[in-house]
Amino acid sequence: MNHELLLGWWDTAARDLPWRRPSCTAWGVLISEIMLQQTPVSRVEPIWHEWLARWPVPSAMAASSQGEVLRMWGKLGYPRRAMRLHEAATVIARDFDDVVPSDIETLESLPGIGSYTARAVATFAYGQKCAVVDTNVRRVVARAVHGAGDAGPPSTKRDLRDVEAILPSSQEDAAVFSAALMELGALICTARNQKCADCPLFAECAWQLAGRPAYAGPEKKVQKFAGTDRQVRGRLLDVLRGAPGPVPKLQLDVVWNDITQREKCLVSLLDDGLVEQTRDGLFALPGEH
DNA sequence: AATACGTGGGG
DNA sequence: TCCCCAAGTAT
Repeated sequence: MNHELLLGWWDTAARDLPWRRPSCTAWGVLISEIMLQQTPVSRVEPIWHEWLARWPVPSAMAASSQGEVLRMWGKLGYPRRAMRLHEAATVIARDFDDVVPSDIETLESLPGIGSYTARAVATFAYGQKCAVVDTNVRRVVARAVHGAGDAGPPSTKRDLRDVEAILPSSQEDAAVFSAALMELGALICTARNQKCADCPLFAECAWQLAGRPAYAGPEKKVQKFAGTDRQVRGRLLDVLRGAPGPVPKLQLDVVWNDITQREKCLVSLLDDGLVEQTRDGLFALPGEH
């Protein structure tokens, strides 16, 4: 891997995203990483600004209710992420003196923070030298290094080894390199319609050299959405987000016809702590009654 | 290892 | 319209 080519490309092509600015705190980086899980940059950016203005430090968020956080999360999707971040903020405020931890192990012990996010925070917020493996990186490595059309199923250990093998030796370059690898996957080496003509690695890309063979791995399953519990849960929660306070059950019942599924989803939301029931039988976002 | 978990934009 | 996909995590 020619690091210079990638780093040079980063200098001219990287997007100016707010969580990449030197002034951005580790807390800001953490929020961005959670929001960006399975969610496009374009939808995250405006919400991220609102969050940083409202909750500049973890303790500020910890002082807000979960319902408040869910409202601010809006329609970013997977609202359990917001709940877990609120939980993480509470732990950080209480146990870590309001400072986002910098070591991977501690980060991974926090709710909602897994291998990727822990490494991303350690790298992008604290400049540590460690491999950061997300879907973009896996795809770039699959092509540029292995000459495959796309990444196969994730294999935590192997994926980590693959990236560690191409990480620059200097700590100074490692963080930028990881960011650049991700950026390349997001802008150039995309899942569909790759822009190989603009790729800084074109000349050394194993996939190009192999004649761009088609993906040969196991078929990828695309998740259905229409008709699933996810859709029903989303609609139920949307009612509560749109209401100023607790709502009667009837207001939830109208969002889905299948009674059995609707009830099941409401129960699961209650189980997940995303919804609460008031003493008088109304339904509300957690902490908002 | 496979599956559940939201939402919306682009081809 | 429908299908794919977008900086994953928890179980």
